[in-house]
Amino acid sequence: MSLHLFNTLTGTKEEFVPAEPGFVRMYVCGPTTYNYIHLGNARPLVVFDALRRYLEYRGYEVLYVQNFTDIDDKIIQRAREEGLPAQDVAARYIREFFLDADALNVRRASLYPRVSRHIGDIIRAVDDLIRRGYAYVTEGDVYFSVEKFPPYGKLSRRRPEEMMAGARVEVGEDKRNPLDFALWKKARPGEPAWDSPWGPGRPGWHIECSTMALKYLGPSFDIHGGGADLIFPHHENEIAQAEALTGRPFARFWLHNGFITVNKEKMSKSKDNFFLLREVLRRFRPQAVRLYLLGTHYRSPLDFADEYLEEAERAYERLANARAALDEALAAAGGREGGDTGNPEGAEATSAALELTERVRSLRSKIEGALDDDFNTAQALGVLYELVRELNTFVNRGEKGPGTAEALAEAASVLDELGEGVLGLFSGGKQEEDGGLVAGLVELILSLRQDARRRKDWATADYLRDRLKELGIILEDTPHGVRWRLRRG
RNA sequence: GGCGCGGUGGCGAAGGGGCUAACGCCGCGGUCUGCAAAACCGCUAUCCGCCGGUUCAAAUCCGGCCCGCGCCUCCA
Repeated sequence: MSLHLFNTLTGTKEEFVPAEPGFVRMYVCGPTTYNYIHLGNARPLVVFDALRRYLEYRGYEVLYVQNFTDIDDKIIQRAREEGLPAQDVAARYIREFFLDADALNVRRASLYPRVSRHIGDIIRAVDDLIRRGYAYVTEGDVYFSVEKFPPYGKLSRRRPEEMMAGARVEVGEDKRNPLDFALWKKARPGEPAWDSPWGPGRPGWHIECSTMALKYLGPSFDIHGGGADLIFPHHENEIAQAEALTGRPFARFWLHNGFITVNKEKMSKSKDNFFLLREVLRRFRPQAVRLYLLGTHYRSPLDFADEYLEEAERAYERLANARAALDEALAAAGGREGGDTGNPEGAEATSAALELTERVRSLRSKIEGALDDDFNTAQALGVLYELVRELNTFVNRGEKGPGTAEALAEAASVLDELGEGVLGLFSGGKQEEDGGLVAGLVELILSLRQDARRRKDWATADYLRDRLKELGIILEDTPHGVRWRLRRG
């Protein structure tokens, strides 16, 4: 099966084939940088990061562009409150954005264009739209004229007449039509402004994405993503602007993620129900947060509650335990290359080893099948757990015969390439900041405990284990020695 | 009002005309272990919001109803 994705534009799952063979161009709307990002902002971040990773796994080269809206009414307001220049506020939250994204193991996009650095491009685009008759100037403002673009509404499936009948659209004093939207906003006193043919002002919200996407990805590119709340008006407007400019279809696939909800209600900044990502990351491991975000299909709503993250923590431990056991078994079997310890030249692999290898291969293709079906990460995770179960069974039996290392390596490659490479579940998070002091001390205590155990001094051994547990250090005695880990990141 | 999405075990969540209704968490019983933990095995929905219909066959398709949510205004 080949990759199929649900395209909001057509309302169906379609086979995904990039316009240029082997090369995918994708654009995802980034944050307006006036605050730390919240969990709702983190969903598209992780979902599209994982999709990008999967495209690369499938052998595509991906040009991934994510913008920063660093000029905006809210930034200006925030700057006023703090008595700082708007650009300083925006720059600060861009830095903070990267701290959050890195902590979540989100890979960097190829490019992060900022509105403030594309004012010239935007002015040219606006000017072009006016020349082509799609936009008009009022006193210092420029508006896009929706009625000049007949396909308007094709993405959100609504007809302009009906929207106007809704009548709740505010009629700006100088808009000709309530649905028209600003391409250029005249500056009021004290606001940051750039010179333009229409006087000092700043770009409207929607034009930046059209302009920057066209600039870096060309007139027609493969994937445009974002939250479902951007379908209207933001993405609808992007299409109108871009297609009015180029006369060519803008993005071919429109992908939209569902919302994070709290008690089933949308998490948003206007309601008081949002949780900052960094607050969540203070309490839960980044791997657990990713597991939580990818455990539900990306188009479905996803409810937030502590207990769901706690559940993800435990599920993550299952994966991490399997990964650790696998590494130990692999080391014991002579390493990934097959080693020369347990696998003499020409020896027939044991049937258990052959069976595991075969199962792992089959499960890998099941995972690929799930991801190929509209990027169903929830289903893919289900298969990953099946793989973990079979792997644990094999490792528990302490298999040692010929072919064991190869079989284990096969499993490791799936965990590496899909679990970590695509879903990003195993690495990431804060680095040890103590220079290995904790690890050193734990190892020291463990060696004392091992001495006690050799003497069958169970009281001392158990005492050490209990005290370490109180400190959040979990011990497990395994056939290969003691394994320890920290509870929670 | 217009447009749209969803209701699956104690919880989360896949599936979406015919296979035992995945998987995770929790709970219970067992195996292993010095003990513990981890892991593994077993049990936990005769049933998929309700009522009709189509069909040899429906949780999956169609209609109606009930409930929850979203977009239509800044929002990922």
